Amino acid sequence: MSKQKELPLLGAGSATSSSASSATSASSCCEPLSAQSIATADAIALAPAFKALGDPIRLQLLSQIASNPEGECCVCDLETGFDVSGPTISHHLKVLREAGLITGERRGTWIYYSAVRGKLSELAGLLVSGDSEPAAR
Amino acid sequence: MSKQKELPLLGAGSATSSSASSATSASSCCEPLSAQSIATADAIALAPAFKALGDPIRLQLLSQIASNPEGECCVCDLETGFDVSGPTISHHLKVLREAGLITGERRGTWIYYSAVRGKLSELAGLLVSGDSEPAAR
DNA sequence: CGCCTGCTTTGAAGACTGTCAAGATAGAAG
DNA sequence: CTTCTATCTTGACAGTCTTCAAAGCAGGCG
Repeated sequence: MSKQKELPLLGAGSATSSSASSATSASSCCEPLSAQSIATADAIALAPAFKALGDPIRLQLLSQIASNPEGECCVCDLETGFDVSGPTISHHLKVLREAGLITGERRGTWIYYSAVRGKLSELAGLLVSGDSEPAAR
Repeated sequence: MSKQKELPLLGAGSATSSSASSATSASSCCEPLSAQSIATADAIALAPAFKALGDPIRLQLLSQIASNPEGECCVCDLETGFDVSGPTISHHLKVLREAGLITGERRGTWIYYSAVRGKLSELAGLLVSGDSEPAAR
């Protein structure tokens, strides 16, 4: 699953060096980009992970799971400290799970969740991959 | 605006050392967390930025803006290459702008957008701040 | 076996988001 | 001043998301 593929998406000008400009009869304004720096398929694949992070409750859930010194946390502990009901927490955990950000493991009565560090690193790398060019005025 | 505040949110166990556990009469399962590792207010403040990234079109827009060697890009160039109409692009740019991820500057007829690297770095740092503990099995 | 606790699934109501058509605004050109 | 291009705003509709109540499944305990 964890493909660990390198994503030269946001920043590094790894312009795919296609036949530049070609038939762009546009008058002017700025240089026509050689191509989209991030493929549509990649964007569709990555957006759900960011969307999963786009909810305050999920952000806190993930934070709480990832910051647990034991590296994992059971649901009964997560439910305390939020103003929403149990099923809502369960729903948010499911969203995080389907986004590949956490994994759950049943151990007896309780289910323990742990963060997928690789996925988080992948997303983080996507955001700063373009930071290697501080010349941005 | 770029507050550049340090966010010990996801990983480092900078538990706010509140009066631990106190009245948690819970039987057991896992250690009661000392406190939420990320404050509710911070989660509410940061979630919109991630939510803004949670759309494939916005992800591509930001990618295209950030990967432009000139560091900026005008709208007329962004509209080519997407299957949505002009107003929709404008709407997504507005969302990115209100999330603090890009800034727009009018220069004559055209408006040039550029990415806010500091904001992207802040979000990225939030995701990997807990990675400093590779002991996660 | 029967009961109890922990967690998830289902179903429904309300709020929010993405999209486009139509109209409006800002600046340049003649 | 008039006109044209480039971009944004408004209004409306369809689809999705968040949330909770109620019911269901899984595993431990007496």
